[in-house]
Amino acid sequence: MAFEITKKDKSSRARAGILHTAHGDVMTPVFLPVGTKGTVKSARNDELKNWGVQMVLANTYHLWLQPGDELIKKAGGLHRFMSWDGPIFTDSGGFQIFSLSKKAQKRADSDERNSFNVKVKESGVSFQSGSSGEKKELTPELSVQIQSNLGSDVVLVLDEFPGYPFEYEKTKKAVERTTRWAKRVKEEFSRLKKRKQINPGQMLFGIIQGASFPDLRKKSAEEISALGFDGYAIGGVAVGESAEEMYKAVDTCVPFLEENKFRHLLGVGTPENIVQAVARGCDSFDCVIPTREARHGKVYISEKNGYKTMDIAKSKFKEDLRPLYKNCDCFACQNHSRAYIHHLFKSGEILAIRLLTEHNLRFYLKLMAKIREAIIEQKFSAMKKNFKNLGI
RNA sequence: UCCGGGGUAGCUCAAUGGUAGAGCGGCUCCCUGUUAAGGAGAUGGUUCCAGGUUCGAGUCCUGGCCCCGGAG
Repeated sequence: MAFEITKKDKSSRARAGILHTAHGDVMTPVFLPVGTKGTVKSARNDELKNWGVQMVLANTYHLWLQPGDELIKKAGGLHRFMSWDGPIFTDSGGFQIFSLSKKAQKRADSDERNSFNVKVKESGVSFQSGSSGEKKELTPELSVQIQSNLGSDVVLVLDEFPGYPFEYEKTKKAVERTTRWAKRVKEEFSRLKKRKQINPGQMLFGIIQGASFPDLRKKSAEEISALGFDGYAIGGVAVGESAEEMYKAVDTCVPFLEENKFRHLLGVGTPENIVQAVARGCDSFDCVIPTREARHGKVYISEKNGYKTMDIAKSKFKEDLRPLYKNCDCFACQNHSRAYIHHLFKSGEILAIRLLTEHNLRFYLKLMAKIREAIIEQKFSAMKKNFKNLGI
């Protein structure tokens, strides 16, 4: 069995487990740093390993366009290409096309060029590549083929995310299409399994859509789980809706997924989002927050009963010779002062980004370890109740 | 002393005689399946001083006061 649950929390749906992949075991709940283009920005793979990263997320869409999945296949797969021998989770690319088109749309107001011209059809998603202007279509089958070439350990089906604000009819159609696509993906995946593969141990995860509509979440969860996947990902969350709405979306689909299957919550989230989603039965998470915000100077600090953040760019840190956080084991906290990191950040020095990326990832990884430990020791209930964002 | 150049936002500088702006800094905020070492907003002025010309002066004129460069 690919996923093994080792301990269940008595007061919630939280569980601790182990995901067995072709590139090693992953202890859950787990956080996956986002390495869209085959790199967790600014971090080296040996560093990621040392910090305790178990699995990374890469993106089908980006790697398909550049440098191309054929090249990566030639290199022996993504693990070899990027020299990461741990598990890799690949997103299917559907969400990117949506989110890029949305950004392009925003930009189009002031600049007519750069429109992605995205069209979602039954066959797949067609769009114009931003830089080259070349017309492309990503189909459910192609997305799996690309992921097969990448050789990731977890393959995600191509789904349709209908956008925010949520509209019922639009969401319903997207849910239905996501199911139809999921069927096609399953067939293609089985077909590819019969061939020689970069990674014969690949697992395939279905995606649940349905926005904040309980009946659509239920429908999506039932339809997707009926198809039978190795695990499930919940998508279409944390896209603008309130946290409560997101928790409700998770609550309304998790009961319809098989209890013993792995559940990933796509794109989430803040530390408290993660604690709450674990309580609702999610096993893994991926989010750009710790890495992106590190590059923007936001530092996560662990506190009793939660956490707080600080903006290292603020001038109040100019002469602050204390470490970012005295109880942190990251390199920056062990070796440098806030004043020094503030100086590096304000000077535009690359090292600031590297240091803060490590710091924030250590914060997230330690949080996950704490969650797992709390579940195993049956102390998660208290953690879940008290954990909050204590501000700046 | 003389000859040039110059004094405008915290800093560096813009602004045909017609509503004084920008970049940076400072301040506040944002970032959730990364087009992001990114983005938004607010604040910030006795335009060196005193006169004058003009409907109107940062801008033109006169006189000061400072700064920079060159010459002696």
